[in-house]
Amino acid sequence: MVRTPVLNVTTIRRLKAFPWASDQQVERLLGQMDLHHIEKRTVLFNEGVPSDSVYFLISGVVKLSLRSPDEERVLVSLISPGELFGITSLMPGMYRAFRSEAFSDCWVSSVRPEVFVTTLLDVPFTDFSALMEGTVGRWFALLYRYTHFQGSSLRQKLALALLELAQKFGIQDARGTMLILQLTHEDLADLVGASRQKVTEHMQELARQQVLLRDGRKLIVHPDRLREVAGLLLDEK
Amino acid sequence: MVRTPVLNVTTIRRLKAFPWASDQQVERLLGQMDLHHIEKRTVLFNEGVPSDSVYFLISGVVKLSLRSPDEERVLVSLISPGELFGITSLMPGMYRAFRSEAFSDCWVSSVRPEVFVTTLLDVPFTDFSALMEGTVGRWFALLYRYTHFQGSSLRQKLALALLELAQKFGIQDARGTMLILQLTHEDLADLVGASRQKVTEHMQELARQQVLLRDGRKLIVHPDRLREVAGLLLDEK
DNA sequence: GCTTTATTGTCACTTGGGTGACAATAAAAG
DNA sequence: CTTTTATTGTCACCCAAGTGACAATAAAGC
Repeated sequence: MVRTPVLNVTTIRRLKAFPWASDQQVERLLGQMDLHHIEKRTVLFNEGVPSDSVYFLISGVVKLSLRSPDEERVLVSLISPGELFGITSLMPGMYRAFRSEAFSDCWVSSVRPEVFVTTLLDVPFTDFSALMEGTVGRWFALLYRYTHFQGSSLRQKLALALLELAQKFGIQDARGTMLILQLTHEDLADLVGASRQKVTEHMQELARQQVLLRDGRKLIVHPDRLREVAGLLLDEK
Repeated sequence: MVRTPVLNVTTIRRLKAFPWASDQQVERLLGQMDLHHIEKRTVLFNEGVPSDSVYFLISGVVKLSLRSPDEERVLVSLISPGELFGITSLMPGMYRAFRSEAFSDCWVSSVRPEVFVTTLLDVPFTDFSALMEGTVGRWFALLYRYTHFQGSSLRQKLALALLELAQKFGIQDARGTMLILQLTHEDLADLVGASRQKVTEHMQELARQQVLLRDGRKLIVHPDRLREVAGLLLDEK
């Protein structure tokens, strides 16, 4: 039999969670949080689903993972008791980037992000959320790229990196998306962590396959085809 | 000769920055922001220095980078006009994780993080800052690990991953830091993106070199030696 | 225009790490 | 105390990518 843990201010303090919050704030937050027991291997949420709750781990270990292009699982992180997770829900309109599942039997609590923010910060959720997107949203995009680099070939890493560049520096062109940037193969190599020579080889291969083309020193890419090369599903990103 | 750009609400709107903020807020923020012209290759800040300003890129391209264990430079990201960067300053007591330098000639503006937050959100900076640390701080730690994976050998990646685990799941033990976690070599392999077999080989090597030892199925690690193996300077993290 | 310097292209050679296969242990389950 | 199943250890072989070396172009300076 499993004993339900007590979720009170003392528990929160012992877990060293929200050290900055006052007892009253924690008390109010707890009143709005629910409590679930989840057994080892149970999936809490999957990547791709709308992000609508913040989770708090009380005991056990939660695993965040991702599936790589070749259907392998990338273990992104292990969450320890006292940690918040599922915080993409703090940004507007986000989807889960990782799958979360119980790595051991866990006690988990969840809250709606609006409740979480307004209780702890006394600011409208939409304002907070917009600011988060404008600031740490970039970190998240970076984390997305780096986690997807795991288990990818150089070809796929290049495609992922070029996709990110196209989003940031791309302007529409009759022939595709032109990057308004003077990038050398060496820059690209530093970006994907490869040697300059191999980048040259792969870029040529990609050009031959019409995924991209060069106009002087400017690149014109085809995002749809890049996404295909990167091994992303069409609904991602 | 360089013409100084006009920094007004119209400019901000054209750059699609802070779309959620009101004209008055943007106006107030602009009153507190300064403006610098920086020439290509100039370093704005280096990794390791205290993080005390938020930067806003008006024109040009800024490069964020990192030095890998073998003295190579990892290109982490290229910043486009309209983006904020240097946002570790939004969390308390942080140091710069990346070096930022002008990839082309740039116009950059900077603000103190307190001014930035209180102008746009009307909340005490310390509260906001603490909440950021408690939520997205984890993302940042992940990004730190993944960017440092670039250009590292499997051995170094393992050391980095074990260091992170020791911080989260470690308890002090007479023989070192014990991880209160049942991790198989396969889990570690998924975490660092390697094969199970090679992880076994490297773990044995690390054990032989007294960097870690096994007590049944629990690991006891030596953080200082791990840091050495990972190729981190002693002052980092 | 010419000269210098940066970038790209190509290739032979080496290497770290992936893969498959299987033995040796150690935990769990009965 | 067995049997079953999970985990660890070891090896031979293969391949993608790193490395060094140099030629072919293309930009940038003058």
